[in-house]
Amino acid sequence: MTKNCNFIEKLREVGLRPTKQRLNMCEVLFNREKTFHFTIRDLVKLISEKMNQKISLATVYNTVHAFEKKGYLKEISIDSHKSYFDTNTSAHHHFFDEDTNELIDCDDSDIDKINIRKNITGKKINSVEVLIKVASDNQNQK
Amino acid sequence: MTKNCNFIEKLREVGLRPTKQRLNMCEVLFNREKTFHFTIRDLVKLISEKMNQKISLATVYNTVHAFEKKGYLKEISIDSHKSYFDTNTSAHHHFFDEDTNELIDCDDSDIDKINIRKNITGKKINSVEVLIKVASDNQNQK
DNA sequence: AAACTACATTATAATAATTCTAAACTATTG
DNA sequence: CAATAGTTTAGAATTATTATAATGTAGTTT
Repeated sequence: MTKNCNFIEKLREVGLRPTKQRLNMCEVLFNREKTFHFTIRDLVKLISEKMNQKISLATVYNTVHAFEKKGYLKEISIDSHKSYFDTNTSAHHHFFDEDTNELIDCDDSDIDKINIRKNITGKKINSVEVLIKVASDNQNQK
Repeated sequence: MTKNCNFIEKLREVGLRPTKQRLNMCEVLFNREKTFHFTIRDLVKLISEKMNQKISLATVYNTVHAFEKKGYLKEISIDSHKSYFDTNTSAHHHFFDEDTNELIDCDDSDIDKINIRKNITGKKINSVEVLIKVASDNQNQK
């Protein structure tokens, strides 16, 4: 149960009460060796089918957005039909495999640091994200 | 009417019949000095309110997607709620102004060429896109 | 230039993704 | 252990997008 205690603390830090549903979400999201990329559907499916726990769509949306706002999740938008969340909230870039619809983190060593030479007057840069779409060599993607 | 003739030819090249609705769309999209960033809603609004021409949502969706498939428009996805199209279909990057919801093209000179050191085995790179989110210096964005 | 055919447009319905609502429930505080 | 403030939920509402099928139109044939 030490694991659970971590999640309880994590939720408190974020200002959320540790409810059963939120603890189940934490279990799926943060109890991993690697970071995790998922859609809202993926998450609901994992909790209801793999964990056999009931959770409503509304709770998943609410809690994911709460985590996002507090910086515990990051949204990665591929196109208007594909939106993912990432448990890796550090500044980093992505490969997107169009064959498998899989999102893959770039290591810092995979890509040179992005150097932006222009400034928009009066504006500061909030984020710089690179998305590299890849697909199988022998088939032509859209 | 020479302008119109260009659009007729352009549509033919793309394999689309030059109908009144499509010519109106071309007028809004391609009769510009600079490239243009827009949402589906923007486009409908411009045609119906500014041009005072009737067009159905379905036609706009169909034709925008036809242009996109043929490479005359490019989709730029900001987040799950904001999807733009760009009449500049060359490989280039973007600034997104979170204050004004405005998408701004990067010139090649604004940003160093992206150098990717890693290859995903058996995959080829289809696109590399950088999105730089900016916002006013003195207010804290979400 | 009438008639034919294949493609387009449209209003509307269908689907999908997300947000809202209000009633029932639960964690925390005193 | 009662009060209360926050949470969950089913279902309704909203929004974005796609499908449908009837009507309309461009391009071709005669």
